[in-house]
Amino acid sequence: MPASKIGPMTASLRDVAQLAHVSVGTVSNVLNRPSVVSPETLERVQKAITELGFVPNGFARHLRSGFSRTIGLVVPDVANPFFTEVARGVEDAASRRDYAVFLCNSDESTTKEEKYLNALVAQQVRGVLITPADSKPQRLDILLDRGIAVTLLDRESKNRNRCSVSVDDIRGGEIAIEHLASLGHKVIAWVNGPESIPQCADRGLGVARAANEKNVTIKTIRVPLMNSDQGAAAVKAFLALEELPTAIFCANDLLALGVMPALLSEGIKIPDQVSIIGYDDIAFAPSAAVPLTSISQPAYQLGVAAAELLLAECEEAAMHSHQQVRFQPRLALRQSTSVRN
Amino acid sequence: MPASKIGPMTASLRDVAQLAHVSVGTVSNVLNRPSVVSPETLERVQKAITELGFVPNGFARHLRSGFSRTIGLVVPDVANPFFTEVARGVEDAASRRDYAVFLCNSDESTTKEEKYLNALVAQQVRGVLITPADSKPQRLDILLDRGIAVTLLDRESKNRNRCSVSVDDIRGGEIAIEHLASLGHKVIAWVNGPESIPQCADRGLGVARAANEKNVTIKTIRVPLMNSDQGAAAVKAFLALEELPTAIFCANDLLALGVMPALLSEGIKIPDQVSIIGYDDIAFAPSAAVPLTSISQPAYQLGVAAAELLLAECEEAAMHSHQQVRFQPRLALRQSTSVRN
DNA sequence: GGATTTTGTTGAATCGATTCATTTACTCTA
DNA sequence: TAGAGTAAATGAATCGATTCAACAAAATCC
Repeated sequence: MPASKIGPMTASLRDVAQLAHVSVGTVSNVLNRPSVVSPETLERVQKAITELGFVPNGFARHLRSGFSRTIGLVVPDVANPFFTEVARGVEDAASRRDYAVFLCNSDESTTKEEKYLNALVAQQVRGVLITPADSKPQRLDILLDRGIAVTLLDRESKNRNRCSVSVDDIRGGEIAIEHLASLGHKVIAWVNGPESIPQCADRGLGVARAANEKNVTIKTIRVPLMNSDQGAAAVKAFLALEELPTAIFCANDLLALGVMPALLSEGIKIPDQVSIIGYDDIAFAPSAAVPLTSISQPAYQLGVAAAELLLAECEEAAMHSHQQVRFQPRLALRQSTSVRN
Repeated sequence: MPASKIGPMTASLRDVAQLAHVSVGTVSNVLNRPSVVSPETLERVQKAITELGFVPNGFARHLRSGFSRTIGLVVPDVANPFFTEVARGVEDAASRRDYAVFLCNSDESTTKEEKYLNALVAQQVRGVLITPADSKPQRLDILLDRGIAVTLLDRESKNRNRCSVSVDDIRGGEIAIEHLASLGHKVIAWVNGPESIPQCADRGLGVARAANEKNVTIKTIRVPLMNSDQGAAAVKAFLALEELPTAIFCANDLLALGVMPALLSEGIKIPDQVSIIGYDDIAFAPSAAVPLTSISQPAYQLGVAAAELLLAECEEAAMHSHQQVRFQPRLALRQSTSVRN
């Protein structure tokens, strides 16, 4: 039987060197420091490279230097359009710098999060962007010990020992309640996720603060997850309240988009009987049953800023100093909120 | 100055071996074939591993075997909830098999797609799941040449030389038109993306077929991209039609969710004056201004099935035979369609 | 009790690209 | 023309884990 090569034929740097009649070192120079190679050699090697369809093996390539050109992005929920928008920003910024992104979905579970962090370490990522599932950032220290940069996403670094990009969630909570108060609402239902999620905690803080200031009563409805099913479930709790609030503030738009149809199907008119305001201002907010008033966050920019901070830290580790970038939320006014009747 | 170690202290397999007083081979065995190691040694090595916080270097690990435990997932639009749902399926299936996923967003651009494919090759991914941006699969052959498995996602492999997981888009187009025809609609606007996108072409084929059968007139409105902005734009073209259709079929839900508010703001009632039907049945379809009738696809299962096929091919390359899995779409009936007035 | 098998461990070779000290070939200069 | 200097190319060592032939020690057999 003729020795025709079976299976994948992946050309290595050695093959290129052989074909171009040069040493492996020269081929490596062609790839990384073309200026030190003579024009004729350069051309010859490049011809061999295209001829063999050679693509350098990323593994071997960075095995020596110890780091890859990849970063990890860990978000609590890829199904949430807010995070896909963030992810787009991260990806665009990363690919501009020629980095690839591992997108991981922690599903708000610390267990899954931990699993992914381990996988990212094994993949030798250069850095990690993460919206941690809980408020204890110790777990992230093992990344730092390994020389993997970490930037917090949509979360402020309390002790400033890393970069962070966040939106002022306390202020966001305030804005929502101030808006409802200005419309005359006195009793407001506040549908919030677990206190262990910092965004929830902070928004709750803003809510409490503004409520105090504007003298409105808050009735908190706690849900375990921040999706639209939970929103629908929250409506049951809402209807069971003694003094029925005239407005509902949901900790994110997914919740609000679950609350809305559930209310409507109970025959409750929005905003005539109950005003609703969400948080995140996702792309679907305007096309909801009743266009949803929401607290808008610059998701895409958040992603871009975070990726740029992280990559800056990766590439200029020595002269890098951590910084906290904080964006401001703003009100996106639509038809789901109106003056109290 | 004392020689305290500066910078990341990453323990290698060699360090573990030293600490546990065994050879590197034994440590490797502990990791990969624990059954051949004696219990005492096993324990000693494992203690050393935890003590040093050792995580094997993924690069070096698979440098020899030539392949990583990673796969690539290339989708045309991560912002589309249909694809995030698919991605969730892929990720769950992959992580069950202990694979990591690179999620790439081609933005329906062949240029970006190409760029990502190259990056994936350099990352030495084991396989690629892709919904190609165009209908020419030659570009994918370079992956196969490199021994990287490829499974088509949401697309049928015409010449059956690879696995594919798809939904019957022709049938989906038919179902939509049949539904509208059964409600008495005679003239239907069909908002479709570029013919170069196979899903669009196939759905169009189904539309034409059913239209012919049910004797309805189709007015095609072509849009360059499949997002909600384009949906809003399509409404202009719709209103400019001579004989105003009584129903609109959109090639995906994003388009429909753009069409809907644009129609409403023109004072057109849905579904009284115009019925609307979308495609994909994304999570936001039920909570749209008027709950959207749509063609439902099993997105999550699509992702799971695709990932499992791909990984099966990766791990049992020899005895693998390509297969085409095809799911059936079905009608998700809601309030945006009604009998023609 | 010697031969054979089993079990556990070893360490050198290997994967593919990078790095860098060294060699080779030229060009200038005094 | 010897010596210094420069430019280009070389190839062995390296990164960290895997693999596997070889070996040692213990267990089993006749």
